[in-house]
Amino acid sequence: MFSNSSKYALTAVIHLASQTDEAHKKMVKDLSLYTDIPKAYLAKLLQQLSKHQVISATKGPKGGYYLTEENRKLPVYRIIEVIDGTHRLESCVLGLEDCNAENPCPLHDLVNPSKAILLNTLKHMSIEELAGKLNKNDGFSIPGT
Amino acid sequence: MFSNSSKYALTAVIHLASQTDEAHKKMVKDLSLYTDIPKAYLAKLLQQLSKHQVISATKGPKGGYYLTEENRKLPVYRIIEVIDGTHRLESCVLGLEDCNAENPCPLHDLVNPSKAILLNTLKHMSIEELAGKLNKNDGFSIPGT
DNA sequence: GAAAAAGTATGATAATTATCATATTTCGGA
DNA sequence: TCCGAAATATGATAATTATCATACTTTTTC
Repeated sequence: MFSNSSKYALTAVIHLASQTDEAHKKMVKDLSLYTDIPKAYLAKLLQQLSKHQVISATKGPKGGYYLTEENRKLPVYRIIEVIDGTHRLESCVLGLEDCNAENPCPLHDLVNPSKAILLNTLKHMSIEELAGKLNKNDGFSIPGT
Repeated sequence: MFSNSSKYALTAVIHLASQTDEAHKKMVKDLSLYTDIPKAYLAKLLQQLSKHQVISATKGPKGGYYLTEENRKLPVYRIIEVIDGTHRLESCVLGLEDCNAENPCPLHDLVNPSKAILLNTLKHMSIEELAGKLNKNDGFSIPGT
């Protein structure tokens, strides 16, 4: 479903969301220890996310990665977009370029309902909402169902 | 979602379903031409499917691949199972080994509803049903929705 | 019963993805 | 103002996946 890179990125951002803000930053090293993601690989992913303003970073001593309020407002989908690009999730399940509702591939109708729900969820739920859900662990429903 | 190999396998089996039976077989070469799947790669996939009795084959002149009635009764899921194994589709979206309803990963509740629907569909719809649906192109609904 | 047409088996190459390593830049504090 | 701690940039290696090639076996047909 997601690439390894996206899985790592999602995991890392979720941790950042629940444990950092402008005043409490996290170094790659600590995030790596905590999440079991290889340090150098994680660093690369965080750099990409930072470059695209999905997460924030400050260099130097006392520096590290963290999420601003703005970062938190971004949809979860944005993380995947930056790391994997849009094609992987959006494209036809059989990899056909010209598959759509009018000209569906054999599996289109079979797979699309689930896919649509998933995409809708990823695009509409913000990082903040996801993290909040985790902290409260309250009842929770998928938008669109 | 699916691996390239699974996509190819699905495409190929769908074609076999709509165009072959015990009396009308298809050679790898022709399937390859028709589906635009590299011949040698397709051959390897069909061999795997054949070895696991998902599709049928006869050697020699006038031979080729085809689907029996038994083959057609198999769930679509079986194709993916043979090619990709079960782990890829069933495992946690973040790749955690011990993720489940009691001990869910951060994305579990977010992704699981769509995933459950998809898996349910793949496991309950037979190859025959999928092919029949294509031929008739009639209204169609996903079981479980 | 030999020849050719098919699948079968096995392994080699290429491309992509995951992982690691190293040098560079920036910033805070002594 | 200079040292060290952090992110940043870039590129090298390893592992996996996709693709290709070749030799072997089976079976039909003449």
